Amino acid sequence: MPVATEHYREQRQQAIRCAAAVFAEKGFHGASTRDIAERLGIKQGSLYYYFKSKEEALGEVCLYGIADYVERMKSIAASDQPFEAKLLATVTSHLTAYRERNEALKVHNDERLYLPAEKRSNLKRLGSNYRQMLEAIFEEGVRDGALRNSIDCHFAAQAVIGICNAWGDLIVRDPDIDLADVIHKCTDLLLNGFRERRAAQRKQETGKKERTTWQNR
Amino acid sequence: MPVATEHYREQRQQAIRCAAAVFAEKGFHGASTRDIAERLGIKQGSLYYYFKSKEEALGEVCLYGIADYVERMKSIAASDQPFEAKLLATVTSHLTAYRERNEALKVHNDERLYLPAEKRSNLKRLGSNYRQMLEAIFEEGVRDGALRNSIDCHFAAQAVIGICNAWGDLIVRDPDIDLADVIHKCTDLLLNGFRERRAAQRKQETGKKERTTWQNR
DNA sequence: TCAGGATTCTATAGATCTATAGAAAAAACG
DNA sequence: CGTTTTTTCTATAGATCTATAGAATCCTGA
Repeated sequence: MPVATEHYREQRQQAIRCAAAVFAEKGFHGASTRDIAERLGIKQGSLYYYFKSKEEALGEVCLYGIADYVERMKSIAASDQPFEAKLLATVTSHLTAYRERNEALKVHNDERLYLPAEKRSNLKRLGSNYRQMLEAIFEEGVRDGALRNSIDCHFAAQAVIGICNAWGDLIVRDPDIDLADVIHKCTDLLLNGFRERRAAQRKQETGKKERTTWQNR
Repeated sequence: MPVATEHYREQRQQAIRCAAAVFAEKGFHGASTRDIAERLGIKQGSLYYYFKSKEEALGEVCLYGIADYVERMKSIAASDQPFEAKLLATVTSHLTAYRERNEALKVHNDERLYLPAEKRSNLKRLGSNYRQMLEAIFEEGVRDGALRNSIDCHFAAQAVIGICNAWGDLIVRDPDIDLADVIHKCTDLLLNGFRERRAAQRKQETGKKERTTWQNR
């Protein structure tokens, strides 16, 4: 029987990280409890000292993956930065998380649907919070005139998450990718894609070459 | 022993579609050959009349998922439409494919890494082709002045694929989403995010309200 | 109708894998 | 050092699951 001591919690945390790595590599069903135990340096049966089931391990990994995610988003949303800074902060936070706790985040995204309904809906709630806060940031951006008021904030929030997850996946797989560069380019794309054009125009230095290929259609 | 008759190929194709549906729902390792057979209306053992292994079934599903993908992209790239039309066509093709053969495409994206190295690299080659063609379209867009020449075409191509896949996933899960709407908004985002701003400006009707919140930073 | 080929079935070998129970070892503590 | 508590181990029950072999059924064309 496990006991809730300090040392126990630390060991368990270690086990969660191992499970994250294994689930990320092989998927939930493809990974065996033996795989996890081996990586942790114990025998298969001993793993059940820390988790009462493989499924519980998955739950912990998923939670660990997005644990402080929503928290960080909250503090970004609450800050009084202008829209653009908030967007940059969001993208930075999202992508940096992929570098730091890459496996757990990947597991959350790819394997959470194998959790029992209740745990899954808990995670879903967290995800929805995240998206809604992002949506609110966009709505604020529209009100402030930084963004065209024709944009669909729900779509925009999903798009941000989509791009970040897509690049996050690439970042997990290829550690040579320049994180700062990706952050910069993602933010740029999103900013240019959504912002009020006349404002954008003014900020831009003018005087580029100009062609007409696509215009006359 | 299977025989390569016309009827056989049709039946096998049907089996591939069933496998796609099951793999999409449960994942490769989470799905059993019994699941697939049941959906097809035959017994577990009979499935091996069509596939020599579960892995082969996965390979066929993945291939089916992106089969004509590259082909369609080829014809888009070869056409003499302007950049914007090509981008629209790409996004349309990509997202429409998710509606049509949703499961197989999802399986390709999520489960292909469980294939043996050789098959996996075949698929990877197809994927790279796709990305490279998209990249070339962007390069052309830069040359023609439709896009800022500061943009990173590799990044841009990945971003298109990333957004389309992210929304594709949502589309698969929620059939109520308005496909045309998503296509329109994705294209818009990408177009605005990358295009030459002075050109964009000209195309845009002017005279929107204008604020300054984010500018003075 | 019947012969032969095509398709599916039943049954099972053999290899997993999860989870549990109880013994053993290690650590903590007086 | 001896006792208690925490942690790990061994061994295994029981439930899968994949793949194969050979029998049974269905279909087609002479």
